Amino acid sequence: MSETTSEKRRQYPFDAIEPKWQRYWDEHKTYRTPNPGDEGFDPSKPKCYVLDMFPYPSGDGLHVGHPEGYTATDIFSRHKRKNGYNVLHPMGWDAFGLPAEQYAIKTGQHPRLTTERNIERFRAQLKRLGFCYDWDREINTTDPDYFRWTQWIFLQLYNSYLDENTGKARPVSELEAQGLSRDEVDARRLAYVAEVQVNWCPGLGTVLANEEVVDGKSEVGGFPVERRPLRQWMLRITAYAERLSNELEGLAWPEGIKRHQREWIGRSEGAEVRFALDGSGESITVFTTRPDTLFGATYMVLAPEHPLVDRVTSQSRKDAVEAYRKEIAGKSDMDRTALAKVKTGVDTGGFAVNPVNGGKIPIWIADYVLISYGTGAIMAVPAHDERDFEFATQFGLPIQLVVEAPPGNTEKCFTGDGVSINSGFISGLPTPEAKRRITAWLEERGLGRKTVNYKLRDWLFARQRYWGEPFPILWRDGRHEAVPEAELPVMPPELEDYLPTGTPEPPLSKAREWVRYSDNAVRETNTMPQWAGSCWYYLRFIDASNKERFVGAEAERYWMGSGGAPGGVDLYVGGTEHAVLHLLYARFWHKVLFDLGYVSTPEPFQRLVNQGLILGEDGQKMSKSRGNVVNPDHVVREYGADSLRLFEMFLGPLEQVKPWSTRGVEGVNRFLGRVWRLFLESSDEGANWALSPKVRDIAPSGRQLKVLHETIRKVETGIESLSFNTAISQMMIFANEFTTAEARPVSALAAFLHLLNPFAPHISEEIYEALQRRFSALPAGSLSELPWPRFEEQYLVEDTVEVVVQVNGKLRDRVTVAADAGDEMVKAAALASERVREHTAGRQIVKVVVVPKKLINVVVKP
RNA sequence: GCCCGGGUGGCGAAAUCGGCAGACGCAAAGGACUUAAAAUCCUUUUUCCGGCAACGGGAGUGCGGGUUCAAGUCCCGCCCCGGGCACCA
Repeated sequence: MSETTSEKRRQYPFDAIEPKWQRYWDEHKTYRTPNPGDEGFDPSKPKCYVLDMFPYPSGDGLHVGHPEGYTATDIFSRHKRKNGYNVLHPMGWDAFGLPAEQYAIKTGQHPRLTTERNIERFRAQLKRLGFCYDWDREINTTDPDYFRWTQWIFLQLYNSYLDENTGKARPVSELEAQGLSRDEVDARRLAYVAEVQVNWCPGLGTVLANEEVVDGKSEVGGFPVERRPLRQWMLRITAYAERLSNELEGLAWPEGIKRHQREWIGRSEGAEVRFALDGSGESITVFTTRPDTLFGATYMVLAPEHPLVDRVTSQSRKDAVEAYRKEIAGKSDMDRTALAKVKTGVDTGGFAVNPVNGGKIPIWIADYVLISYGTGAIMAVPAHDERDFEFATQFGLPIQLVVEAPPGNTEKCFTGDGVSINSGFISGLPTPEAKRRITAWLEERGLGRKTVNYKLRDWLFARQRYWGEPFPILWRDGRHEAVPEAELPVMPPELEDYLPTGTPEPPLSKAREWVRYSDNAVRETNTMPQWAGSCWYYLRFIDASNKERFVGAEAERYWMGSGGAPGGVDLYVGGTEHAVLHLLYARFWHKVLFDLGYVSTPEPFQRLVNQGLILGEDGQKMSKSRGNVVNPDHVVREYGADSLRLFEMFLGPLEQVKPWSTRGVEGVNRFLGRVWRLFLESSDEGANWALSPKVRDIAPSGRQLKVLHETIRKVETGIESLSFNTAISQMMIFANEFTTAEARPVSALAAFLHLLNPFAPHISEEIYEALQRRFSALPAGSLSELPWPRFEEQYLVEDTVEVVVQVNGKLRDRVTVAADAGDEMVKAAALASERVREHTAGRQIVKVVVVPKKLINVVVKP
């Protein structure tokens, strides 16, 4: 009979001890974290807030990628807790979203049911991995007690505007007090309604994101997609562009992520320049980052949607312009910006006047100019802009050189900094100076001004979905207003079917009774996007069951307290896929709440770490279709949760991409077996275990103390820097060292269990319990709650050191010298070495480099 | 095209500040225990040359240069792999 792995003898009885300790922790609420003012709260301890990106509880259950980051934060949290911190380490569910809704459409089952079922499964799986979450703080974004506050925060945005003078959000009531009209106030709210172009897919009955549209058709199903204007809720994130960009500065985030966010926000400095329309009093304003090239503007381009297109188009060009605009209207942004595309556009027949030299230049429309950026119009300088160059070449438009490139430049179209030429009063000036000079010139004459533009767009916040937060908004006489706070949460209606309506009307509109709020008011029927719930969940964890407020003020101050740093959460771990959107949106909401005085720090997350992807055993991305998905449940069943945790950390650096290896799991499982047998023995093939007589109450040797303290140090620094793989290596060295010892000093072994505990909490608790029964001098209680051993430098100090001796950089010998020996003595010892003399014989010694306690390099003439 | 991340044994990797390259683990080979196997324990394992051997010598961190007494680590120029972005004036 062939043998399967599950029949193999277990290294140690993890299948018995893991459930035992999980039950113990649950029953004793070992990881319950009291808030200030709660019973058991110790205000003398410093705080540490350790956060995971909470998961979407999908129907597939946990993936081995989830436990990677979760184990890292778990180890970090346990270490902090053992070192005298109050640690906040919570978990919850980001549970609104499309999969549950689509399942509902197919089966008629309410999304709440599938969501609950999936959460049950996820929670059970996470508990089986022994994480030290305070489950009393569990939250769920679809819980009315949660989303009432998501809706409440939305109302704060709705009721606020950005005060230009202070750059901070203020209540719109201040504007009303200043006597601004209703329209003026509405135009300044941070949450506002606008008509925007969306991708509407009649076939699917929904609006699609740009990424979901390919070649003008829906990615799913291949139905045609139209661009159409739709009334949408928007959030004015652009008002915060400057702060979102600048305030990244003080955060301990990976540089790559910061750069990515800055690029996404895309701040660019330049000038707006007004071009008069030939033969009319009107003008077109363009944005340019290169006002110094104004003399080289040989034509102008408007976005096809630009409102002035009709005014500039000449009679003879009307048909061509109309045809082009129609063609463009049907295309998605994706198609319009498709790569390596040939540029398109048409001449409007109109002309503009270049303000610096009075030259008449033709006005074209082309889709390479976007209506949503800058002013939707550009001055084209084909000599110094690649896009303009390409367009001009294609349509035979003139190219006028106005910047001289530095010598040696061979580019056909030079876009860098140089010296202005053929440019009147700025000729001869280097680019930066030319920019300043011409901008000042334009400003003096009222023809332009210095401006800053951002790539960042306002956030389209409405979705035509069922399974999302309803807006706390009413419509009365064509005007929106807030649902009274006392009526929150606004619950979604019960529906018979969740099918799209076939029109841009959201599914909520089918609930007639629900929509009708009163005789003259109806409810908003859009719902919020999935991002909404995750924008503030880290705040709710602080005070998850507060009925009065989204988070209690005192608890918020304590857990988000940062000792002067901008961010409150001490460690935030998650995947790079959220590098931009989630982190940007959360920062935006946080800043608004900060401005309004609801939170105490300007930034949410101080230290951010991205865990790397775990690939399949074949080095490919894990996917069902490749059949290389590793199920964590199987690993736990075969090797235990401690082995899974330890292996995921031993695999390699947390932030690196790395492949799974089943053999590797066996390796760490064997290590845990070795640790087990360091303490326990079995006379009956592992059916029963008893503490080994080799474990004794004796003093450790100097060598053992050295290994122990080396291990304490490496594990400590490894945890702080999240280099768990090297910490584990060092623990393996410890185990190897003590396995060979006939008598094993209990003090050193007990200290080791403390070090292992954050990594492998179950086995370490179990062994410690057995140890404590025999050696009653050891403190009683759960290892998780006992203090971390103290590292003592003195045990690492040795009387003698081995010094490497090189001749011309090549290793030739080693000499052992007293640790406090002077350079001259060490040098003498090295030169006295026979092996060294063989290599220096008959050659002149040029110099001798001495690196104290490490190395000597004897340099000789060849 | 642009921007990140990465290239070190058969494999995953390690190497504070430039100072013994390959710790630790996997795999492989040999041995002990066993009737046998599994499990466990011990030994070897970058590569080439010489030697029965202990050992000795040379090369070696993607490639080519450079700085330095000394380079995986710093500088310049390339190559390859993985990920992301998409005409933002």
